Amino acid sequence: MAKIFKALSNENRLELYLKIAESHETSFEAGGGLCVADIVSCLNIGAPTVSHHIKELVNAELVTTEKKGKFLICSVNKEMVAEITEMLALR
Amino acid sequence: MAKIFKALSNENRLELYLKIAESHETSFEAGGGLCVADIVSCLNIGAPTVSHHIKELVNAELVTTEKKGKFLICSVNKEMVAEITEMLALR
DNA sequence: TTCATTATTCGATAATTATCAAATAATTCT
DNA sequence: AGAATTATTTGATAATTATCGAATAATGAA
Repeated sequence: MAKIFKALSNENRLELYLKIAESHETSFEAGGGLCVADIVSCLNIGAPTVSHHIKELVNAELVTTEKKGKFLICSVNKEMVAEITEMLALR
Repeated sequence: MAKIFKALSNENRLELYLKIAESHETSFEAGGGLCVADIVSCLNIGAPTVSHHIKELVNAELVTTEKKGKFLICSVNKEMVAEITEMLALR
């Protein structure tokens, strides 16, 4: 369980998560989700690092990915978010 | 904001937080809250480390402390928990 | 097949941090 | 005041990890 918080404990990774979550809200008609290059261009870190961070978010089951041609599309796993909020409040 | 998740990203520190939260539920008549020695005795780490972890939780504003004689009483900051769940869900 | 684009793996490094043992501080009890 | 209990500070170490550049892989386009 701590793994999930660890995934959000790095500033860049948290921002990365929020970008993905945000893209879900806005571009819903497009299926939602961002590709790696989109994230690289709006954060201040290189592609290898972004790739690594995405893997951590996926490993924590906070994010799911899907390969669409050349692109890797990232989306949030809403069920996991629900679980976190429940455990935090000890419900 | 990442600081808060970082505070919960360590297994022992998360367990520590949960113990404190739990004590709020159970021993409410006693004012709720645990002292350092209580935590030391139920986790597998030494007092200096517990002391350090508590400071991190306080620094993240997840926990508040109050000196009662020799004892330091720890309690959860429920407002902060509410904030976290809101931001996670992007509300 | 060759080129261009997108993403990942690898190896290395600097920074962070979890933890401990020993020493110190703060408080209460006798 | 002196002993006992509770907690914190300090200094050190081992482990983790965020990040980068270079190389590699995978895919689509020409």
